[in-house]
Amino acid sequence: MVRRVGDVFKALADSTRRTILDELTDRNGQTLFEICARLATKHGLGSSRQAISQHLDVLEAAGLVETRREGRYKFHYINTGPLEPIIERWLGKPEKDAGDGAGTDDERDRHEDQPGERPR
Amino acid sequence: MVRRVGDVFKALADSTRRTILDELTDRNGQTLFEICARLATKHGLGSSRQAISQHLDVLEAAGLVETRREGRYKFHYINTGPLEPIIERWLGKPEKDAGDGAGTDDERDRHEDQPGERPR
DNA sequence: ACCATAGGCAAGCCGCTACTTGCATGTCAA
DNA sequence: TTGACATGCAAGTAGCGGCTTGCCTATGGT
Repeated sequence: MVRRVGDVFKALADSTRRTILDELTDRNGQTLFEICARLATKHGLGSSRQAISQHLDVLEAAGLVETRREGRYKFHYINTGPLEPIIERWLGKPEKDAGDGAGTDDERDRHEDQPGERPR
Repeated sequence: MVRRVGDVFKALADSTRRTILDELTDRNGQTLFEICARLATKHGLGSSRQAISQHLDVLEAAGLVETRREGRYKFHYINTGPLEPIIERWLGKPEKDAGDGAGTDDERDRHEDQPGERPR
C-alpha cells in the first residue's frame, strides 16, 4: 500500500468519517460495535455496521486510524500523523504575489487520481 | 451562503483543486486563463477552461479563494483562513484513552451532508 | 458441541460530482 | 461598431463513492 497524499483528503471529505475521528479523539481504542453505538446515541447517526466498517477501512488506508486485534475484538486508534503536513502545504510559505515565474517544480500530489498520465 | 465546515474538506478532496491552491500559493492573484495555462504547462493537466472555472467556484464557495473583478479580468486570491481550525479539531485536545463516557456534546459538523436527520 | 458475538467479503443500487459541449454575456481595442 | 478576448451559464454524460443486502469466518462462553 502506497499511502498517497490524496487519500487523507478523500478520507476527511466525509462527515461521518470526521465524526468517527471525533469519537476516537474522545475515547481512543474503540471497537467497531462501540463506535456504531456511540455514533447512534451521541451523534444521532443511523449508519449501519457495514457502513461504519467501510468508513474505518478508508480511514485506515489513509493512515488516520490504526488497528490492533485482540481475540475477536479489533480496537481502533486515531493517528493524527498524516494531518500535520497537509496544512502547512499552503500555510508554510509566505504569500508572495506574482513574484517569480519558474516554480521549484517539487512534486506534492503526483495527481494520484488523474486517469491518463500517458507515459507514452 | 452559510459556508459549512464540510465544504472546505470537500473542496480539498480533489487533486486538481489542491494543485490550483498550490499555483495560487506560488503566484497569487491569477486570472482564470493564467491558471489554465500554468496548470497545463507546469503540472501537465489537460483540464478545460470550464472545468477549472467550476473548480474555482467550489474553492470560492468554501472560502479558500477570494476574487476581485477588474474590467474583464477576474483575479483569484488564496485565503488560508478556513484551513487553520480544521486540523486543530483533532490535534488540539490531548489523547485520553477511554477516560470518561459522557461527552461534551458540542456540535462541530452538524452533519451537513446527512440525508435524513428525520425530524420525525 | 452449540450458540451468540465481533467482524469480514462481495455484489448491487443510487446519488453526487467532475467533465464536456454549446451558447451567451461583458469588456476592451481598432 | 466590429471583432477578439475573458468569462459565465446550463444541460447532458460517465464514473466514483457511500450505503445496503446477504452471506461467510472466527472467537469465546456455556
